[in-house]
Amino acid sequence: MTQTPEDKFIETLGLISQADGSPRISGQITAYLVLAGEACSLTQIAEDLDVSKASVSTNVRLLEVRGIVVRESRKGSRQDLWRALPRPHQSILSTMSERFKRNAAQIDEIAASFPADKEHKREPVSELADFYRQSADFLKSWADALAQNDTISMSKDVSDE
Amino acid sequence: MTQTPEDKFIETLGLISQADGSPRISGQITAYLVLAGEACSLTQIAEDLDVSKASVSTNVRLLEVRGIVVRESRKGSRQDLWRALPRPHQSILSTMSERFKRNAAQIDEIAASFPADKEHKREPVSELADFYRQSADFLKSWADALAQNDTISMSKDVSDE
DNA sequence: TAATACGTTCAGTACATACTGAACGTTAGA
DNA sequence: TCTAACGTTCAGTATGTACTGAACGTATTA
Repeated sequence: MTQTPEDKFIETLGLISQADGSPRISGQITAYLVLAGEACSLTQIAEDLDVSKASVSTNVRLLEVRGIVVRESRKGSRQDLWRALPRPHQSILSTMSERFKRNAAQIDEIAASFPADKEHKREPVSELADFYRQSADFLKSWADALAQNDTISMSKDVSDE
Repeated sequence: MTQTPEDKFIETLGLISQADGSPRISGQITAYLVLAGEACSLTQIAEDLDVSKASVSTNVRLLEVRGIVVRESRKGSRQDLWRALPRPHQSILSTMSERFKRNAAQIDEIAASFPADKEHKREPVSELADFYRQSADFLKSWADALAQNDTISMSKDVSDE
């Protein structure tokens, strides 16, 4: 057998992650945990993905900061267990939104530093800042809308049990 | 003098571009042309930014593909002139949207390849594809909304003349 | 107190790619 | 035809960083 759908999924998310400017392994870990559907140990992840524990350690904490995975501890075990959050990819949007917000703030500061006699140069700079700020808000609202859907579907799931 | 507001703007857009995973120079060129407010030659850009003509050539064509700048030719001159489009940064959104769409298509294909007895693994994969597709549409609609604003303000500008 | 299992840290490498300099093809003018 | 100015291409480099392996600290068992 050449490659299972699972392998393909892991590989693809790795490449997407790389294209986004994040480490390839972080995408692979996300895919792995999404498929696992349960919390996995660092050692297990490292072995199955065939990468070093050091990389998994670094990247799994990166994913934690980004709100894509959570660390769990199980009673009686000293191991850290890692679980993918229900819809891990909303954080992509939040991350983008925050980056846009930072861009807006930076560019605003620059716009403000233009002397009064260079209004025609300041204006396009301010416009760019506005673009980033508005787009950041827009992304945020979309991320929130998705989070809302999660809450609904999750509470539905609970009531189904 | 240490650094003019113009320099700072160019430098900052370079760093933002780099953080987005694009060449730093492409951001610098964008900033330069936005500030210039008119079409500039490749040689002029290279000299002012103090980078090689080779880099400018490569990156300015990249920006052209992305819809951030346009090439102009002036009668009687063999030079290519380059001009920043009115609101060059909508293309950021379109680019993102297209990337998301590609991601969705790829992941859908993988989801379809899961055998019937692994429905529980296929589902989160499909969900991710849906996320990318919906977000792509969302970004597209926002980009279009901005383009709409441009058309309005541009026609207003025209009527003001 | 050893010995083992765990996660983290850190120095070193391996690799991808942005950027340069030089050579090239093309066009316009002398 | 020669020369000069332009943009592009391409091989080589320089640089940033993802990833590894080994050493470390800590906590649990014996």
